[in-house]
Amino acid sequence: MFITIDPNDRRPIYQQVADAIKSLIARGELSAGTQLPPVRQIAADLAVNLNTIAAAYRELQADGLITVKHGSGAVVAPLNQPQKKPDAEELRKPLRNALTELILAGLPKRAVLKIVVEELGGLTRAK
Amino acid sequence: MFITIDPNDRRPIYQQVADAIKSLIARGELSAGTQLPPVRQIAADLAVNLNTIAAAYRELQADGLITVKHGSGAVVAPLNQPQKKPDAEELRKPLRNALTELILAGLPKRAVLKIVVEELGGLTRAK
Amino acid sequence: MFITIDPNDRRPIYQQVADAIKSLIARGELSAGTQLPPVRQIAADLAVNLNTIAAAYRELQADGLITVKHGSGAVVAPLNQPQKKPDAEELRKPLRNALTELILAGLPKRAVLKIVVEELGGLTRAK
Amino acid sequence: MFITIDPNDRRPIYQQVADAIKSLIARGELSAGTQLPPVRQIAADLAVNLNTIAAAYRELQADGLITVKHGSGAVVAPLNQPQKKPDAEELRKPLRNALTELILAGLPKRAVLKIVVEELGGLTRAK
DNA sequence: GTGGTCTAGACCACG
DNA sequence: GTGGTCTAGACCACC
Repeated sequence: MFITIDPNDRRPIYQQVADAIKSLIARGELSAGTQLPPVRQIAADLAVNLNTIAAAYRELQADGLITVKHGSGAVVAPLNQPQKKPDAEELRKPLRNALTELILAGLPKRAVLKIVVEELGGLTRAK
Repeated sequence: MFITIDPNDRRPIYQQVADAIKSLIARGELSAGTQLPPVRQIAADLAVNLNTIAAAYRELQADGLITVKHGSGAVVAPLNQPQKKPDAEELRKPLRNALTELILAGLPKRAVLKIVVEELGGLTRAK
Repeated sequence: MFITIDPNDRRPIYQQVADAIKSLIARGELSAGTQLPPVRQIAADLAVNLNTIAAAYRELQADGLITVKHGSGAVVAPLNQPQKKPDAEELRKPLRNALTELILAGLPKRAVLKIVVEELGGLTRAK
Repeated sequence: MFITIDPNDRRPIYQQVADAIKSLIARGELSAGTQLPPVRQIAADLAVNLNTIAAAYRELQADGLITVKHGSGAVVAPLNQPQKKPDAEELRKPLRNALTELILAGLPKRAVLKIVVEELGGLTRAK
């Protein structure tokens, strides 16, 4: 469980932690059924407040990515079934914004697509 | 200039406005040299405070996407030259997060790639 | 943390505050890792609005001179690595204007150079 | 009389024009007694509003650098006698700010001093 | 007319 | 308790 937080990142810490765990799940490094470390341990490792990690877990639970069994920690949930159609605006918006930033940074489309393929290559949790 | 703000969106309003304008620029609907609407007009249209839109313009100017001529309005700046290498973590991270969300939503890689290509198709401001 | 604002100064207050803090950092009176005072405290000390100081902090963060940890305060960031070449016009222009003012005030070059050396002597945050 | 205005420069246009003329005077390219171009001509050359140039001339006059003879244009005034002591805070402040920016940009003191000497070399109007 | 700054005061997000 | 955002409304600087 290697998670790092970047003080220069504009996202709040709890969000960075949640995103990092999401990334680990999507890459298959944390598979369904795996026990997540206790909140206290992550908090200690990252030297951040306990509530911050709790907020991250809360977000993961709200997304249905983990199930928290009171008293016995959290475990990674099985893969989501696609509930939302791929046309859902709320699904596309973050992607569109990310792509827009790259284009406005001056990258040609081919370079952007190349990056997408590279990044997608590391994500194993697809059907 | 159709911009909408979504109260359910977690991003602050000024950020939503800035992103919307970035999107318009990236799509070529606002081309270099085009005059942007006055801050007051956008504020009135969206029924938000003048300062909120001013904050959006401030961000756009900081990103070098518009040039604000005090006294006359703001105009879209010419396309950025790529200054950062496509390997820059800070450039890839938002994209990685967006892709991760789609994968965790249960979409197969092929569907994700299809969405990317679709979205990228609309962005014209590339070489 | 002694900061004063000068109503006769044409720069906006938030800029004066930002510049004052930059000066403190450059002099080594605020070293990397040091916690900055809360926005509210500086605002109270200077008898200005909270938002004005917040704008100063925003500028300092944009310049990479401080890192703002939402919820805990702001701390001085480590020294920037030189990213821009010393030939950059945008870097030289403010200096050129300042020197021009001194020359036009009737000071001989030697006196100007003397002042430069004096001022530079106080700035400790250099290699 | 080559003057250029930079839309990305944060200073207002009238200030850029005034600074440019100050620079020409300090470099000796405009010597005492020289007739300045009519406001209308500069305005036309730079494609800016006439009032903008008038504001620049007003600032130059306030600084005692030009004398405006009603109806017969403006001429460069003779060199100022040093009226203010070189310790005057208001004289040093702009210089200090410029030096601070360079130091915070990561330049070592020697490099800063080198730039100062280079820039000072072009300024001829000293005793 | 344009954008920029500032105030007073409220509410929210974060740790 | 920290900074961030937003509002309503005022005044200023610039063109």
